[in-house]
Amino acid sequence: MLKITRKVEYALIALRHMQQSPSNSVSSANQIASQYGIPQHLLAKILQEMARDGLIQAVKGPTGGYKIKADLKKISLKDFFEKREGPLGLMDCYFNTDCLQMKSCNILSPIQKINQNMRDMFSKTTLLEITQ
Amino acid sequence: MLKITRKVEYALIALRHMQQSPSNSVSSANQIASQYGIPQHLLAKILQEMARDGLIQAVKGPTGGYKIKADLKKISLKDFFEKREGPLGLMDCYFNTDCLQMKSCNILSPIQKINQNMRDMFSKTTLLEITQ
DNA sequence: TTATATGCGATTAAAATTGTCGTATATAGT
DNA sequence: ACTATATACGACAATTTTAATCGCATATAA
Repeated sequence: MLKITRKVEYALIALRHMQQSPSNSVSSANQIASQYGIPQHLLAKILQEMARDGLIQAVKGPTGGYKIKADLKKISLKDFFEKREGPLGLMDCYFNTDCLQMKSCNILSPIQKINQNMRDMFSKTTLLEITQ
Repeated sequence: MLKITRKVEYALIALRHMQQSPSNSVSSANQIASQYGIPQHLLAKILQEMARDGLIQAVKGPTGGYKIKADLKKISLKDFFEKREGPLGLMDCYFNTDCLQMKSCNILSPIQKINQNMRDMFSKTTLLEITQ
């Protein structure tokens, strides 16, 4: 409950690793995976997703790997989370309009306030703060 | 991701319902379940748990049901969540000492800060604020 | 040419969540 | 005393979500 997923956790670990590596050096998925005990194929896929998103840059071939591409201080944790795992909210009400309890649900508005607080919090934190 | 569970959602709905009912009146599990479209047996179990915790009081027999027992403004959302679903944290690191990545994990301390923010946030909100 | 990377979809496995069933006990109303 | 309706609770099953694996393709440095 109220946990981030492994995929996001792995993504953050990899990002931090790259962030702290010499600039212009690349890190391969296997390097990172074995160093932190992350399943290799899984990490590879995660890195590929981040590359597609323009967060990191891929270099193919042997001696290849990934390096940071985006400006991490311009990306909020909220945007990062939502890009990886979809909308961020305590409940699905906000995104699923087909909730059958909608009409009778009595906790919608109180939950919305908390939700907004959470979103604000994650909006204020940048990826750089996590990875540097 | 970062969602509360249905069980917690149902618990909050039921609490709010009881909170807004005339004092000294009781609400049965079936009443509440059918009003909000919650599976009856499931809600019954949740209410039983809350009764065990002293949050609400059970009245047996026909015309029986549950009513608020505890002082909801003295109970934080954090305590409520943790009582229902266990420790609240973005990752399991804090409670599981057996994380194999522990020694090499590089995001522990940045995550801890966010975690603390989340816990603070839910510590400051009382159950009363949600249910009244 | 070979070894080592990334790229990507399909599939499987595992875990967590959600919901159901059966049975027991209490008690108000008749 | 009997019945209907309520809570109490453990075991189980279904569903959903998350996590991990597999296979094959492409790129490229040595």
